[in-house]
Amino acid sequence: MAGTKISDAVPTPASHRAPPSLLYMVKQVELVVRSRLDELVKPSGITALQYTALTVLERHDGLSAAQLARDSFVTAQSIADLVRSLEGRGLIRRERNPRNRRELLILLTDDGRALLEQCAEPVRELEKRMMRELTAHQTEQFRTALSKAWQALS
Amino acid sequence: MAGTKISDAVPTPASHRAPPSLLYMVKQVELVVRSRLDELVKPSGITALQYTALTVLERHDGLSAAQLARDSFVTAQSIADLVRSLEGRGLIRRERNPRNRRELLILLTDDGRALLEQCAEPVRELEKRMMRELTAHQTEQFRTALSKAWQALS
DNA sequence: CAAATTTCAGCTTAACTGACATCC
DNA sequence: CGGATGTCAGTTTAGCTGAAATTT
Repeated sequence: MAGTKISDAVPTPASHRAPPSLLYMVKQVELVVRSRLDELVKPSGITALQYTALTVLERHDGLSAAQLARDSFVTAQSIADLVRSLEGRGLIRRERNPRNRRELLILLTDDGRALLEQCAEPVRELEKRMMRELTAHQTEQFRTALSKAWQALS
Repeated sequence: MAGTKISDAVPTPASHRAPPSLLYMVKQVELVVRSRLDELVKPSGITALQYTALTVLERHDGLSAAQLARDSFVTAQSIADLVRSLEGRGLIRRERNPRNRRELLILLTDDGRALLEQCAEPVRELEKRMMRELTAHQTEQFRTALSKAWQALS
């Protein structure tokens, strides 16, 4: 399944109903983020998923597909499709790890970096929009909370 | 695709790399939440997606499939499969809206309520575990931030 | 007739499992 | 040989579009 969720109206501010759980609210936010991100990167000819993979490589250039898969709760086969697609578009290239003849390291190409550059500003604006009702301090606390939540469940 | 994501190590506390974006972190947290929730509800014979749909009905009993779909960023056809599956398991039933002969209202059955009851405590514990590094106050701020983020992008 | 709801049929995507070759 | 990596082939799931029947 592709992460679709059954949504709510606005989280029932003054109702007698139980509020939606935090687990549910995380899902809702992720759903709308992916939707907006998809619209945003579509002009570049890629999906939100592919864009996300590129941003991971931006931070960790030279990963192997197996490493990428392990860190993603995904099988190597699933990653392989995505990697092949990005390679076909010339956004990444792969080359043998000079230390052995087994691993294929995944590297961003200049085109890949250019695409990231092109998307960077709109993505920053999307993030800014998401946090527009929060102060800078509250935004940092939100980041901390996400980080701790992720660690607690990983 | 079903919302799979390319993950990171712990958000690079003292590195020279740019930190992962908030958009990305939301995705990561949702991914691990779904994974844990799936393990948790699997003994009951349902998926995390089906469980989530049941909790929506718990708060909004008597929705039509079309309403459910609209609130979920999903087409009526997609919801139909899920609804049929839950009906086949006897967790929900459908009946005509007495006010017209067109809508089929979706209602929880006693079995459906029993299943929700059975899952409620483990789910609460999962949520508690997710927030274990945060104070009650910080948890409430996290909830507020999620709510505002959702509204800002919807 | 137009709009809303439901349903049927087929398609696509992105995950999966299993099998296999290669390399260290 | 055992463990890790990468790839090929087929399957499954969960979305989608299109089309049609029914009701308001």
